[in-house]
Amino acid sequence: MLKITRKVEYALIALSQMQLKGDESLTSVKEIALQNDIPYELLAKTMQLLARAKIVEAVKGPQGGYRLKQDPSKIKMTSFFEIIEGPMGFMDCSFDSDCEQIRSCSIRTPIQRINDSIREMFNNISLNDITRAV
Amino acid sequence: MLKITRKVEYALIALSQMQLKGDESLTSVKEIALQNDIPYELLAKTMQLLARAKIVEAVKGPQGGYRLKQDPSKIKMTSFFEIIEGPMGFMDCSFDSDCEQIRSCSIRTPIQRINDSIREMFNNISLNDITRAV
DNA sequence: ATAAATACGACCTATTTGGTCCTGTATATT
DNA sequence: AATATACAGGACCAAATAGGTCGTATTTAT
Repeated sequence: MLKITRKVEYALIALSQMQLKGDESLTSVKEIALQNDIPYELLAKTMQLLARAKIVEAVKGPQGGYRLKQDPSKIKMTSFFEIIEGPMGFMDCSFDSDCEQIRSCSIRTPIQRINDSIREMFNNISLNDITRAV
Repeated sequence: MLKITRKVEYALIALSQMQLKGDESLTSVKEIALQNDIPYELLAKTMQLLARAKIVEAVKGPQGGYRLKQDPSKIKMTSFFEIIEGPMGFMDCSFDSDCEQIRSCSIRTPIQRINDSIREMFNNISLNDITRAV
């Protein structure tokens, strides 16, 4: 529990490298995958998610690659996680319609407290806070 | 990702009910399992973890059960999670000895930042903050 | 034309989580 | 003493999630 997934990890690696290279230059998946010894295909898919979400911009063809499209300091980590992993939430109470009444009553509040805390925290951390160079 | 597990959930349910019943009275696993429609065996194991960690105290035999042994407001959520789930951490960098040098260099810092943030947060939340009645 | 790059769905494998079963031990009650 | 009840805990299975691979299409610089 409370672990980030590989996809998130790989995305953070990619983005921090892209930030180092500057806004205009293009970085290919191959380049990042080789340099960091991470599976090409998986990183490729992850980058595609970021492209769909307009976090990065894709340029096809030889010499192509990705470049940053949004300012990482304006992207909340909650959004970032959700782009990659889908809707997050400590618990799926709301979708869990076969949940017994008595049970939801006694736990929704405590769970919701954890949920709220963690969401609030990641709402206040930007992608740049994580990927910026030290 | 970032979800609490069932075991943690069940433990929170159990503890909040025990808090409601007061410090001296005993609560059996059967009672909690039935009332909340959660699997008896799994809850039983989870309670055993809490008992080993001296969070609760077990009384065997008929009319037996568990009672709180420590003040929930003195138990950090980080400890609580670790009692139930084992050592937590957003990433197992340190154990991952076959990790490539170049890779660990470029990401250890960002990942560590997330790790630190979440740990710090749950260090500042007590079990009681979660399980106390509203 | 060709090669290099992204786009993306289908699919398989490994790991983690959730849950069950069985046996043992302690103890209150009769 | 016998019995029923409750915790203790290992072994094991099932379901869900995460991690990774493959194949094919599309775009575009050279």
